[in-house]
Amino acid sequence: MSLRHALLGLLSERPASGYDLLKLFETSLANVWPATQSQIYTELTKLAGTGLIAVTAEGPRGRKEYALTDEGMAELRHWLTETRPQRAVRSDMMLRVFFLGVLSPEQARGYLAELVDLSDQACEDLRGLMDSIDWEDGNLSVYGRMVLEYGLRFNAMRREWAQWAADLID
Amino acid sequence: MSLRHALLGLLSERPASGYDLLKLFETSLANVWPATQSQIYTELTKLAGTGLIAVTAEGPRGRKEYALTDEGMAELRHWLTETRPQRAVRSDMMLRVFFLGVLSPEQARGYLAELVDLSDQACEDLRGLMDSIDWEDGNLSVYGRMVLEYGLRFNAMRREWAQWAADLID
DNA sequence: ACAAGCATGTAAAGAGTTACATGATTAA
DNA sequence: TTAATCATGTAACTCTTTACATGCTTGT
Repeated sequence: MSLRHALLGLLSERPASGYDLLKLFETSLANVWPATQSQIYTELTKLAGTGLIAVTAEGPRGRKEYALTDEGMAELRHWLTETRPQRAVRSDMMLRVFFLGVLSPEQARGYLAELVDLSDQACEDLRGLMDSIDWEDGNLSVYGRMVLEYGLRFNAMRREWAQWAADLID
Repeated sequence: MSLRHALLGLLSERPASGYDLLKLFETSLANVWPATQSQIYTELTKLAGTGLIAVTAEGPRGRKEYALTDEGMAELRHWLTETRPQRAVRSDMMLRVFFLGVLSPEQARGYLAELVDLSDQACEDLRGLMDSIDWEDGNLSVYGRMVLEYGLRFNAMRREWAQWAADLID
């Protein structure tokens, strides 16, 4: 259950409201663990119910600011150190490649060319993100940059692969 | 809904039973779109209900062999050509990197070192898979190889990245 | 005779998506 | 005043996981 831990992780940096967290998911976490508004608010309520986070302030428009509790921090550390990461990754994009044989070679090449463009676009978006973020703070700054670098390398790799694969069809 | 299309895709190669498809998911598709036994049997029943596949033979032990219908093939082609692939990918592994700041530098380095090993292991597994598969047939042979090559490149990339990131902590 | 593997199915719970629903505050 | 943004919550549905449940066939 990674969403729970993503929220705990973000709150380990600083207290935040559901809305703040939603914005963080839309930017930094979107490429790693997307979540919807509905999901975030529901999970925050559960998390507060089990005492892993707590409401520390209320603002205008019913804004509720949550902060990590000691139990929440313990759970975050437990997740990071005592549980193995899931290796399973689903990729709709790659699943499609498996079945390109039902299309004409031209169509298959077209799909792979699309993946080249898509990867270029993703790289560009990540570079834009890199410039737009203010990297003032400590932890998320260092490790957030690492994840961004991963995204760039990943997309570069996929681009090269898709190019290679498209050329292979000829 | 990619599971549906993964099943249609596999059946486009040749007729198969739920059990056959389960084995295919455990090997070739495991790294791209994992699915459980329960999910596969349930989806096959639904797919047969809507006429995208049909039972073409029955064997011992209640074995039911399914084959793609014309409507099924049309749906598969429609999915491949008329719908955009989902760019969203969830990675528990990378999510954790975001929050390594709550651990000590030694622990963080340890996690990244683990990712190096994990990527090496995955590469080795893929190479084993490559050797174990009999690449006799047409479509899945060509495109299956492509996906395998992607897996190798992906793990090599991740290995290099994790090594770089671990070194960065010092 | 027995184990391994073949073969299917369902129930319950958890996770994720889409849509609906509401209302306050701020800046132009 | 009005549009944009801030802000939260719930309902319904779909997808995924885990567990339960059953029984046949083949090879040793």
